[in-house]
Amino acid sequence: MNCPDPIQITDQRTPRGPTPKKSVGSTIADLLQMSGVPVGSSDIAARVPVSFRKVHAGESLAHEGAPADAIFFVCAGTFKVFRTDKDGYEQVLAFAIRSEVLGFDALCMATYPVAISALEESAVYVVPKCDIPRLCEALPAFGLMLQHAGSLTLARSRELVDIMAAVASEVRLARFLIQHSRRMEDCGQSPRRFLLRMGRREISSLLGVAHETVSRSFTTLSTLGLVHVCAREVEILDMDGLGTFARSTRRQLDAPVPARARTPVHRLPAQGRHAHSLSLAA
Amino acid sequence: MNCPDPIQITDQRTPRGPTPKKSVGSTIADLLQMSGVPVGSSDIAARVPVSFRKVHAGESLAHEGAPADAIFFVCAGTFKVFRTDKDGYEQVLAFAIRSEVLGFDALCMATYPVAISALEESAVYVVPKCDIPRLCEALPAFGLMLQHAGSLTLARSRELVDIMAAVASEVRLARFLIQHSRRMEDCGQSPRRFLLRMGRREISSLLGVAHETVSRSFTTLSTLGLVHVCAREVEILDMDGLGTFARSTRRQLDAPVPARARTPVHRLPAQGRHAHSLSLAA
DNA sequence: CGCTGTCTTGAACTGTCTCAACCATGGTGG
DNA sequence: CCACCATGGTTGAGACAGTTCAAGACAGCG
Repeated sequence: MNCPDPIQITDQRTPRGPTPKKSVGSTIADLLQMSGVPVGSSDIAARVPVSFRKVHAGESLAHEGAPADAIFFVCAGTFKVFRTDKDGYEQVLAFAIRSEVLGFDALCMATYPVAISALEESAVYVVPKCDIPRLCEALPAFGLMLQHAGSLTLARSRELVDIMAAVASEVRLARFLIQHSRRMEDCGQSPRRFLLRMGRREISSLLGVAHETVSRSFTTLSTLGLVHVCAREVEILDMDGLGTFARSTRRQLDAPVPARARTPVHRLPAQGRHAHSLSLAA
Repeated sequence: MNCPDPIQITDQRTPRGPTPKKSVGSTIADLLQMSGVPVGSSDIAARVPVSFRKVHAGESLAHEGAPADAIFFVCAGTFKVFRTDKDGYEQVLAFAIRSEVLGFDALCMATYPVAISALEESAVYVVPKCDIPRLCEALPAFGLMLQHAGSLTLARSRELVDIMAAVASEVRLARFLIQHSRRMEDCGQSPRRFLLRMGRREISSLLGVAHETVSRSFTTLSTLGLVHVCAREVEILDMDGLGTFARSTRRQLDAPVPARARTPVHRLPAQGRHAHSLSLAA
């Protein structure tokens, strides 16, 4: 799995909406636009300021159990949402990229139930919790956008359950890659080639397997010719094949199986498609 | 595990708020009150009607992929939220009881991403999606309540990830029981004794293990004297012990372990507390 | 340079899945 | 009334996949 010739990830299209580079001048209108809500332009939204904050790689936005005074909207970069056990094990719950809301689950409690930290140089819009009622009243579009963002986060959280529901570790990884691919596409970046901002360990935590298993699963997917992996750079070679592979489910288990029609396959025989890609990397 | 003398589950305290028994006359005020939002009484909320719907055991509230035209608030009963794979495997994503919102994840899309069905005789408030913008504008408290409910659902979805993150199946079951206990308590029912409305198969799906494993895990927890189980009736005998057990994590894996201080324990020796309870049931 | 952290690979162990019985229950209908 | 079936739960036994432990490659960095 060593790659003498790293992939060049250059075809990143420009994300929709402007990405403010300055700490001042951001308004709710910017936030609404980023979130994809068709805000009736020339609104008062353009006159309500929102604080904008840069977050350095490794820096924390929220600590588990700390008083929750604000929610955030990712403007740029990547964040990791996680919980830490008493024994120090770090359970990753989600990765968040542009336009996602962070801290939505803290709206119903006084403290953050999760920790949030940046995986790279990032930036967020900050909305103090105490401002939310006023904002919702003054700008109905904001309230609806917040609902939409929270709804999306919930839907994605359930996709994570889909990942962890898979038995085979390679299937989990395949599902993760497909979801990640889709989200990259939603952000205007290439769905086929991207750079993972998180390490194997963090992926393994999200997937619910040991980090060594993630390594091996990457190797397997690569051997099957579905992806090309080089450290944290990923290229999906066969999107359809990866999708089919990701759809392998837990052996029907006890699903209402009509007759003796049980397939004795446990893990897909991988229907031997072009099984190179290792030849590329070795 | 056969129980000749079933537990009597009788100490169910009355849930807070009224439980309308009629299909007419429900208002947003009822809904707000159920959700625990301190609605400024004598509001217009008391004059805005909400439709109330009874759902029979086994009946579906929403089908996966069907047009999403409404969200629901559980008034009484228990619901199952799940997804069905192409191959018929049913992945349970959540169980919902009184005051929880259903369909929140459909706010950001046109169709329900999940199916919802009742596990027993139940009832819900129905809020058409198209009414939401108007309701939010006319009744800011409604919008805030919806945010709160969505936030809670997200937080609970993340608790499910905590469950599935546990390696040992008994730990998963213990975590499930503790969460269920807490939710029962929030509903004004006993946190120590309750009747599971779902079958072993549905629990196994939520936990991400085989249903036989759930059976064995129940037996284990029972043998440890932590719980008393009789079919679907559960009594938690040692809440602290169950909590400690549930906190057993995946072997620190690769957590920053300072020195050679690794504990060679994999699954808790269960610090042998009163290990009867099987004697009670046999 | 050694050090540290990330990633990979190998080999042994073990917990869960899988398959297969078995029991209890409840409904059905002869 | 009882045979019959379907459903849900429990238990046993073997096989396999993932964890665990161990070691090595590699890159970044003070």
